[in-house]
Amino acid sequence: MVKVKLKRKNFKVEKDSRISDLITDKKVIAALLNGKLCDLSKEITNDCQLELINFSSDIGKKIYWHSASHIMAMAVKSLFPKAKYAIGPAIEQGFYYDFDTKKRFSPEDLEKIEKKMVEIIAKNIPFERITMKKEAVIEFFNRREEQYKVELVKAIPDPEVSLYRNNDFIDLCAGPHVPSTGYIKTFKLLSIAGAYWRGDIHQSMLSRIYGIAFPDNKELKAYLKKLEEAKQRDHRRLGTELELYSIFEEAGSGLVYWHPKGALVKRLIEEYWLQEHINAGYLIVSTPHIARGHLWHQSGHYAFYHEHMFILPVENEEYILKPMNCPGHILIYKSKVRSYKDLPLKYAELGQVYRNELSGTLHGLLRVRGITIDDGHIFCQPSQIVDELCKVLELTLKILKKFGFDHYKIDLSVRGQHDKEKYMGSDEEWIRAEKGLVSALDKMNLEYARKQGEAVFYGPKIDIKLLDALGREWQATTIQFDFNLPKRFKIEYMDKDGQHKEVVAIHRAIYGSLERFIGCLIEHYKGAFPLWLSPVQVVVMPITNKQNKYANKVFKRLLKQKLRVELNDKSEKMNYRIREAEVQKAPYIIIVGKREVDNNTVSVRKHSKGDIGIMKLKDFLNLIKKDLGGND
RNA sequence: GCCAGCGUAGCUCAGUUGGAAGAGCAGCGGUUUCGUAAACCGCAGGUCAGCAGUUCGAAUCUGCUCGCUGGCUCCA
Repeated sequence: MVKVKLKRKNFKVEKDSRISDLITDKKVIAALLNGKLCDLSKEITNDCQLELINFSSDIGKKIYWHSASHIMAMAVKSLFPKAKYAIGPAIEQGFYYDFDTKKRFSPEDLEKIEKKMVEIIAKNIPFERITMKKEAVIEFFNRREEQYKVELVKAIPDPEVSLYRNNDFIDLCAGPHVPSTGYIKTFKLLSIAGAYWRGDIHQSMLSRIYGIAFPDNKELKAYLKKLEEAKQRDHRRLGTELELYSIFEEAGSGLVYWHPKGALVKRLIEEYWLQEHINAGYLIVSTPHIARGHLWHQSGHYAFYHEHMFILPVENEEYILKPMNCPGHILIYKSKVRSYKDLPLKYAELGQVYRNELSGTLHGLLRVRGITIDDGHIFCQPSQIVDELCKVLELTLKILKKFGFDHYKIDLSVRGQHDKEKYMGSDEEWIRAEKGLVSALDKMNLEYARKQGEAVFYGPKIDIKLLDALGREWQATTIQFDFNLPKRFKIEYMDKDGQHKEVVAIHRAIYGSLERFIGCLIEHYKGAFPLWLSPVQVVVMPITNKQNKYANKVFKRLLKQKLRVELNDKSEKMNYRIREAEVQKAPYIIIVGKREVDNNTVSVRKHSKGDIGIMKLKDFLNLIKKDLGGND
C-alpha cells in the first residue's frame, strides 16, 4: 500500500494502482503527481501528493485542446493518408495542427474532418502513452515518411521520447492527454490558414487548421457568440457606420481618409497629446514628409529597410518619403553645438510617415501605410537615462488611463545571447540601457515580459501592446534606445570638461500610430466615445415642429458653451430621431416638447442609460461639465 | 510577400443546375406633428471589383490583375 495525499485528505491505495482508479469525477482529465503533469492512466508507485486537473484551469484547457488537436490529426490522417503532419499545439484560445498536403484544404474538407472527428470521439479511443528510445522513434517516423516528425525528434535532447497512440494513430507528444477521445464533448473547426514550417519564410508552407473545443455545448455556443459580438465592435465596421474614415481601393490600400467625424476625433487626440507633451517639457518640432536619399543612407535605414520605403526619383537623385522622424529631429539637434546644460533635450512631433508594409499585413486602421506617429526623441546624458525613462512611462500611463485603457501587455525586448554580432553598440551600452529600462519599469511597478532576442538591431526597448476586440495584441507605445544614430550622425554635446561627448538617444512614441491607436480606441469604446472625444456631444430635438423655435434656442445656447451640438428637427417621429442619435452613439440627447417649453426645461437622455429626467438647461450644463472633467 | 477564402446598390445581404439583377435600411419627393431605439405612400439607385477567355447566352465557369478577410512572416 502507498499513501496518497489529495485535497488535504490522506488515504491509502494499492501500490501500482492507476490515478483513474481513485476518481469518479468524469470532469477530471489529468493530474499533477508530486507537482508533475501526468495522464490519469499513470500508476502510483510511491507515497505521493496528487492534484486533479479539469477544463476550468488554464492548464486543463491546454490539455483538453491539445487532445482535440490530436483527434483532428487522426481525422485528417484517415481522410488524407498522404498528408504529413507537422505540429499541433494548444494555443491561447483553442488549438491548431499543421499539415503538409498536396492539395490544400477547402472549407468542405473542414466539414468532412469534423464528421470524422465526431466518429473518432464516439469510438472513445484511449490515449496511450508510450516511451521509446530516441533512435527508435526517428526510425519509426522515417519508415512512415513523416519528415517533419523526424526533424522534431532529432531536436529533442533527451535519450527517451514519449509518443501518444490512439489505435494506429501515433504522434510525437510530451502529453499529457485526456484519457480517451470521448472526453472531447463538443468542438468546432474555425479556419484554414497557411503557415511556414517552423515559422520560417524560407521553409515550406503548410496548411493549418484552427479549432476550439469545450466540455459543454453551452460554452461552445457562448464562445461563438462572443466572436460574433466582437465583429459588431470591429473598428472597420464601426468606422463606416459612424462615418469616421474610409480606405479607398482606388486611392491605395493602407491610406486612411478621415471623414469629418473621424478627423475631429483624431484632432482632439492630437490636441490632448500636444498639451501633455508641452507640459512634460517636450519642444514641438515639425519636419518635412520627404528628404534626400542621402539622409537615409547616412542613417542606415536605406540599407536595412529600403524595400519598405517609398522612393521617388527627383532630377538626378532619389528622394524618400520619410518612414520615420528621427533623422529630421537629429538634424535640428545638430543645427548648433549643444551644451550639457541643454540636456535632456526633448523633441516631439506628430509626424506623418509612410512605410510600404506588405500587402498581406494591412488591417483596417491597425496596420496602415500612411502612419501618424507621435514621435519623440530624447537626447540626454547617461546619468539622465533612468529619470527620463520614468518620465516617459509616467506620461504613457497617464495618457493610456485618459483613454480608459487598463488592459495592456508590456514587453522588454533585449538582444539575443548568442548572436551579439547582429546588434549595434557595445556591451557596456546594452547593459546600461537594459538596466535603465528595468529600473524604470520596477520604479513604476509595472509587470513585463522579458523577450530575449526581440530587440531591434540598434538597441533594447519597451513595448506596450493594446488589445483589439478579438484579443489580438497591437503594439502602441514603444521606448527604444538607439546606439546607431548617435554614431552615424555624430550627435554630441559639450560636457562640463570641455569635451565633445556622444549623447544617449531614446526614441519614444506613446500612441505609436495614431491610426492604430484610434482603431483600438474605437473597439475599446465600442464606438461610444466618452464625451470629450465624441464628434457630436449633444443632439437637440423638438418633439413636434411647434417646439422648433425653443429647440433652436437651446441649440444655440449649447453652441455658445463650445459644445459640439446637432439640431435634429427633421419631420420624422421622435422615436425615429432618437434611434438615429443612439445609433450614432451621441452621448446626450435633449428632447423638448410642450412640457419643456412651458416650464423652460429640457428632457435629457443619456447614451446607453436612457431617459435621465427633466431639468433646467443650467443643470444640464453642470452635468456636462462634470462629465467632461471626470476623466483626468 | 506567402496560404486559403471572399468581392452583387451608400450600408447589410438574397440571387438554385449558366437562361430578363433582387430585398431591407440609408437617400430623394410627398403625406404625417408624434413624449424616449425604426410612421405611411411613391421615386430613384448596379459596367455584379477590373480585364480577357469559354459559351447561342456569364453575377454564376476559366485565367490574370486589383482589393478585402482569416492566418503565416514582418512591423525600423
